[in-house]
Amino acid sequence: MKTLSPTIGYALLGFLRQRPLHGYAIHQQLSDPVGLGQVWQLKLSQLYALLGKLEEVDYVTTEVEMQTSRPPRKLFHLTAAGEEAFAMWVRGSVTHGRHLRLEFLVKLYFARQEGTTVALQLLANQRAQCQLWLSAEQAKVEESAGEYGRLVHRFRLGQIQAMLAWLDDCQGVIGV
Amino acid sequence: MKTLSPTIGYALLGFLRQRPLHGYAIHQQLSDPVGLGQVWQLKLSQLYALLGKLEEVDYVTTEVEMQTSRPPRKLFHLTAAGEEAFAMWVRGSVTHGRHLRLEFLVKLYFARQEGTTVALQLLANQRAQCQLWLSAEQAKVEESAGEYGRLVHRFRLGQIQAMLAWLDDCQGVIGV
DNA sequence: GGCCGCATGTAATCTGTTACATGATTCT
DNA sequence: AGAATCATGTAACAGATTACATGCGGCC
Repeated sequence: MKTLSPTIGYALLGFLRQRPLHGYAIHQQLSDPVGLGQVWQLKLSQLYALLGKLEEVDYVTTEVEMQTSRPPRKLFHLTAAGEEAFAMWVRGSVTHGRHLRLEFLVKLYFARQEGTTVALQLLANQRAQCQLWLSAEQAKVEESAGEYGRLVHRFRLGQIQAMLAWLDDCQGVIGV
Repeated sequence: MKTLSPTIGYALLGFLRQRPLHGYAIHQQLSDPVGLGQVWQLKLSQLYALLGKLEEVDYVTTEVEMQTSRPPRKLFHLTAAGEEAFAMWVRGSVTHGRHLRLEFLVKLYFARQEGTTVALQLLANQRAQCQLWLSAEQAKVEESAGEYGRLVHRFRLGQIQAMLAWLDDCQGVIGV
């Protein structure tokens, strides 16, 4: 059986938690200008490609629904394996700072849907991860010789500190 | 004639400003652990590919230098067009926040080599660009309905503010 | 008649990264 | 003898994005 390393594609499973949907309908929800649309824009063609990959690894199954005077739809159902993969994905921190901009914000969107507990888990995990980055950078600042190296590390420190501040902010907004 | 939109590949032209070099030697300078090596890691094969593209658009010309008991070297010379392209690139701000991490830091490295004036030009340009992003985000925060939207925009604001603070910091370190 | 909405996809392209191929010399 | 250095590249693969292909029905 094929496998698929966790990517942002896993997010699509979140749309199928409540009820099966077809690709076009997922795209409409995705494009909501006050929801995920602000963060994640993807074309229909790209969406279909991602759904195809999720089917290959058996996280979803498909069923064709015929319609009169409309093209047939392909309904995507979440499998047990898919549910588990989603549960892992939505709680786990991202592995690199550059993934906060997109993947983490998408995680947060779905984590909030899953409830306060899950959202707080996600935030705590990511906070721990950011702390690790911070320590690693601080260690490098010490040893880094040269003015350029100091500038580089100060940049990274600033970005990570802003992330941490924001994560704390989120915990305040979401938590009790 | 082929063209090439400004990318980080332009940075390689900066190595050829003083004297012509061959690919292997460029790679050694690039890998300096207290210089660019902290920011930009690229494999030799990737470097040769980039140099090939710069040759296609006539920013560099090549000359083969034979050696006894060593493989022949391909020396890259900077052309007038290449010099101009580099001068534009090294002063110009990056067009997206995610390019600060890599491309902007590389620009800064070469801008400092070009002298204080160029470095300060680069910082000023990027600062103006960041201010635009900030204003745009602040406008969106006003109109954004929904808690999720507010969280998203606060994240982006935080990142941009950290960039601005760092740019100011750099101006202080580099400027008189 | 022409454009928009519904509904699905394939193909091409671009960028970035990794793996592989070659071959002489010098160092341990 | 084996590893590292010098020196160049091609090929393959992964990911994201864009462009293109198809076809019906309803609205203006």
